[in-house]
Amino acid sequence: MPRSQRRRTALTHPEPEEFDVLDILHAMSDPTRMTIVRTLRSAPERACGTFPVDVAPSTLSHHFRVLRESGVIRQREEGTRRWTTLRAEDLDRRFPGLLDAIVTAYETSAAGREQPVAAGRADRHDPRS
Amino acid sequence: MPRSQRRRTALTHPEPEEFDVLDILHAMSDPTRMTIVRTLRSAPERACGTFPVDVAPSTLSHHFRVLRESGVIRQREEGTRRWTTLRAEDLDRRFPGLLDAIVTAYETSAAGREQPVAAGRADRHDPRS
DNA sequence: ACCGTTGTACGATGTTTGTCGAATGAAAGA
DNA sequence: TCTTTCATTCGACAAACATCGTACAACGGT
Repeated sequence: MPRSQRRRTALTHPEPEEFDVLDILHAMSDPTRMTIVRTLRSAPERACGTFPVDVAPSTLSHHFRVLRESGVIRQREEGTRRWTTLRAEDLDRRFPGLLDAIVTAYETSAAGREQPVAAGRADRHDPRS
Repeated sequence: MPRSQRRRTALTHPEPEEFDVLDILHAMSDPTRMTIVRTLRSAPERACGTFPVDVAPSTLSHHFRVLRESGVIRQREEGTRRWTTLRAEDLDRRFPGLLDAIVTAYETSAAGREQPVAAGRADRHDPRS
């Protein structure tokens, strides 16, 4: 039996029709979560531990859940890793231009300039190297 | 001495350069505040008591403060009234397309359809009539 | 001078949120 | 099999938040 069926709580992903704009705005109004989103824009898929954020693993898990349950990200399991992607197409189909307007706005602001998010492959990334 | 100079706390309005996207997203992620913003889009200027929201006056004051201090609205005093406007131009100059993308997204969602915001003049509006 | 209108400030309250540490579960490798 | 790695859930905690009632301040009219 694959791991995805054995998890105590299955990964819940809302359908695009269920997206709530207020939930999405709330999800993206946190600096850590905004960093996650920006990182995913320049990396197709990443494992949880490879994000350039400075919080405890359990905190990161919490932020992923907020993003996932609002529809911003999708997570898929493979072995011990959990791969995360941005649901850019789903978001854009439901709310055209929203994601782009928000991230662009953030990156043109002062806060966005302070911490440029590095692009590049993340599938074999080791944060301790 | 006019009232605006006698208030214990003066009305603080951040400059467009000081706008913080995360603050704006947080400000607009609340249903009551979203209603305020949507109402202001279809009414040039409104007094505080004329908004179609169902909260206590003190709660409304709180929401106005959140919106004002994040740069979303501007408030000006005149007699006993406090006139509120949307800072659409300032917002659009600083973060092009952001306000429109957010409000449009909200109004195309289910939550937006449930409570259409009425347009019309508000300068002489009497909620008890 | 007095009152009604308008909206705020303050204090209290219950909820949500962000944070962490510890324990847990599952898979991969030794 | 044992250990390491990856990421989660749980419980706890302080801070922030939405809400309200009450008291208050300022203006405008009577």
